[in-house]
Amino acid sequence: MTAKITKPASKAPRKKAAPAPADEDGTRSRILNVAIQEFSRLGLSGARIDEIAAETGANKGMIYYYFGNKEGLYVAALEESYTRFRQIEHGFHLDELPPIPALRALVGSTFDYHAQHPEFIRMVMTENIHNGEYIRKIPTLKAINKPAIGLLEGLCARGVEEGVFRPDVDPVDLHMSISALSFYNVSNQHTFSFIFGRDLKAADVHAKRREAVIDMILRYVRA
Amino acid sequence: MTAKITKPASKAPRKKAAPAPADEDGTRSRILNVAIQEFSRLGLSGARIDEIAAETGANKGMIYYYFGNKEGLYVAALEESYTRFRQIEHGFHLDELPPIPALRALVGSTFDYHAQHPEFIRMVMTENIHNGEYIRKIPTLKAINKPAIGLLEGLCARGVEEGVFRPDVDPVDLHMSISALSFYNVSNQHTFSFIFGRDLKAADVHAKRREAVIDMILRYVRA
Amino acid sequence: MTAKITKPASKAPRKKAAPAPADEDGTRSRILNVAIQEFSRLGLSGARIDEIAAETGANKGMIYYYFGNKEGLYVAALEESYTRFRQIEHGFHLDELPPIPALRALVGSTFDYHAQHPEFIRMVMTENIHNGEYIRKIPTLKAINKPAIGLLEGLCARGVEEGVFRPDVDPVDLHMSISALSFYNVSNQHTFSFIFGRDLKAADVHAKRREAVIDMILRYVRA
Amino acid sequence: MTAKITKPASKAPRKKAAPAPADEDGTRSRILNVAIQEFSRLGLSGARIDEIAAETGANKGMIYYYFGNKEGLYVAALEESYTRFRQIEHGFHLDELPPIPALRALVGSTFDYHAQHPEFIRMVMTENIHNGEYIRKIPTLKAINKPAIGLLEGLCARGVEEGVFRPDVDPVDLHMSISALSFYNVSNQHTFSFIFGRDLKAADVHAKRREAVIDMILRYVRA
DNA sequence: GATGAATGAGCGTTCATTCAT
DNA sequence: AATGAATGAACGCTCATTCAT
Repeated sequence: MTAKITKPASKAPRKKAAPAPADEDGTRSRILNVAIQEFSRLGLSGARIDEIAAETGANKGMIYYYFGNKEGLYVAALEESYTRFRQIEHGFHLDELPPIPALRALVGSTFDYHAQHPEFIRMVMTENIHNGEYIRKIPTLKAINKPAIGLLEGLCARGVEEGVFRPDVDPVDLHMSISALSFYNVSNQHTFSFIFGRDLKAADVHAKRREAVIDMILRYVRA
Repeated sequence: MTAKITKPASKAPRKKAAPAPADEDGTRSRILNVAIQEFSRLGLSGARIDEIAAETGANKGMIYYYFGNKEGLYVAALEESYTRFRQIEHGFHLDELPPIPALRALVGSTFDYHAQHPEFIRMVMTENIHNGEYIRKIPTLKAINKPAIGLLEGLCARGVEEGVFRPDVDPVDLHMSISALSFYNVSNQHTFSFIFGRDLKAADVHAKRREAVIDMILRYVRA
Repeated sequence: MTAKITKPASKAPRKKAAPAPADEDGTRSRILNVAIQEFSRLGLSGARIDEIAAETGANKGMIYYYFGNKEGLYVAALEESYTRFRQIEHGFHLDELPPIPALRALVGSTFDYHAQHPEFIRMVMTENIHNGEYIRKIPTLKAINKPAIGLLEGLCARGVEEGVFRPDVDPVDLHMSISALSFYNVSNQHTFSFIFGRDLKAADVHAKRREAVIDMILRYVRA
Repeated sequence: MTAKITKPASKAPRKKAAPAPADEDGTRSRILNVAIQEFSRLGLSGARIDEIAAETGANKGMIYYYFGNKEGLYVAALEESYTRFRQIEHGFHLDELPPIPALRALVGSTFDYHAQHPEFIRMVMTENIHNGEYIRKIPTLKAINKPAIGLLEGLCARGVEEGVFRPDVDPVDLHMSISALSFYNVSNQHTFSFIFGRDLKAADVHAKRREAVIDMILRYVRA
């Protein structure tokens, strides 16, 4: 995975990640969906090109045709995972709510997305195991994630203005705390559940944890 | 042909799993130390038996002699990582401090251990990628981790008694929050640092984050 | 770690197990022929995948591509050996001869085939060393061998009818005797030749033995 | 197994195969007994030194101490198997019987010994798979087996003299036929039983086959 | 005699990748 | 676009053998 991969060059189509729904059930799309499942399930070195091809119902050659090599496919899967993740924010209309309910909604939604998309969490875990080596190759990634901070900045400013938030809360730091509490619940669920005998997926445990996380964030920012 | 799939069982020495410091530079110990580095660096499927043997300065066969197979070595490395981790608590003397400083110390120490032992964080990440499949094979693990909760329970009770803590904080939930905030800082540092352009390892960033985490936990439990 | 022990299943081509002579010099065919030589020469555990691939002039991976694993290749080689063996009977036209010359011809031909195909004898020896474990996985094998008994049944019936054979000879038992006497001559030639100082491959010894076997069978069935 | 084994030299004890019952439960004896089981069960390349040592309850080193190497142990096991086999003849008192009952007894006993000692048959099969390469290293082997022919020679002579046997039967040839019919029944039982659906170990099948073999030999020699 | 640890060569198998069609 | 066949490097693991004690 390191020295083995001579730059692919990917002489092929790479239609800019072709996000158009037109290709929705095209071979490329199907490969990408299966790849997300497999990479998130087994990691970069654990996933198998053969397996991905087989589950896609396509030939192995197609993967190389569209993505150059295993690394190229992984990078595409990683980018797609982040793209889908950040699209939740498009659904927010925080401006229509007062700061506290708005923050409550944002934390809750973030927590829920994590819970509902373990494959995203696992992609991020895998990428961190690889020291973020591949995410650096995705130039769009920073842009994709920036709005998240913007949203929080606006919200914090409004909260401070209205006197309900502390003035000394760093939005990036706040974002990190929300992420950490939402992420850990999924990322570490297997070890935590086993060690402490508390099934994090159980409905009541999950609901209580969700409230605790929201509560913790709110107590942290409150004036 | 058939006998090949017999469970490893590691008929060899396994001198009580915890090789006393006397054995510190024995072959088994050296293998285990290298294994922790390699598994944490590359994951279960990414690590190479050959590489571990070479770095140990031992013969490949020794790994099988002492640990049965790659999985056996991984499990041993995982167990050892947890054992070392939980030994920090032996250094705590929380009873000698009032609840708030005690909690502050505990959170700070936890945060620091995580920051100073990325190989432990990475072992846990890897294990969660594998759905906690291997941790379940370590019967001692629950016992190793139980004291952490006991400590927090005592502390919470004392804090409530003294009127400085809220009475409705669940110690396991609190433990989880402390862990999450400490863990994420290391586990997700590569993606986070890249995406938000904030180097989590930089001294000032790290110090500020440490304070923020302590602050968040304290605000959460305060009466 | 887990997926490793999935049954081979040989998801590959297996073009009806019996590669038509058209495929005679295809890679699969060449592998199979070399495999018969190697397994018969060295047994299942003694034969080497590397060696078979090298002698085939093919890549080792091709063996796994076509046959799944070493065992799959061995089973295919065993089946092919039996198939070739039983085809000798297609050349018999026993009905055109009176019972005694017909039986004489059949015994002689059987004896000769064994003598001329030591690789078949050795495959069968190897399989018996393995307690017939693999032959049971070849569903066609019984069908392949059944005609041999049919032939003898017909011959015996005719011989009894014509009054030249005893009526109480069991065809399966007779088949077994013919096989035993033909088989042993090849299977045990090395130990027998050494111990009793009689080279079973020497032309005169061989011819005399051939006659003795035919004679013994004829004396056994004669009325 | 071929080039790998540089002449052992076996600087150790090798007390002339130490057949003395005094050593009966000594380490060497136990190793040898286990070796016969393992080599006959799995062949030369299939048997494992580790396994033999483990089942013996001894250390692997002991095998090398007493037998030099794997090949030396195999040769010793082979020799011991033949020695035990030929001792049945010591129990015969054929002179006390008329030729026909005597031959009947001899064939029956031979058939029975084979049936009761499959480990011997399997050792001989294994040795023939190896082209008798190792038996040649046992100088005593010819002497061990010679009496078998002497016995038959005497019996044939007596039978001819008394006018009950044909005069043109070659004793070695006769010995071979008796061996072949007795050997095949055990050596090929797995393939034969499977292919023809007749369990050769079933009591009635076995008894009938025993009679058929005796009958066949008698019809062959009868005047 | 006996043991546990160690070695090195090699074995069966996997897998990312390529290529002719 | 798509396929089946082919390749080569490497990987996890085994095993006969040796050696210090």
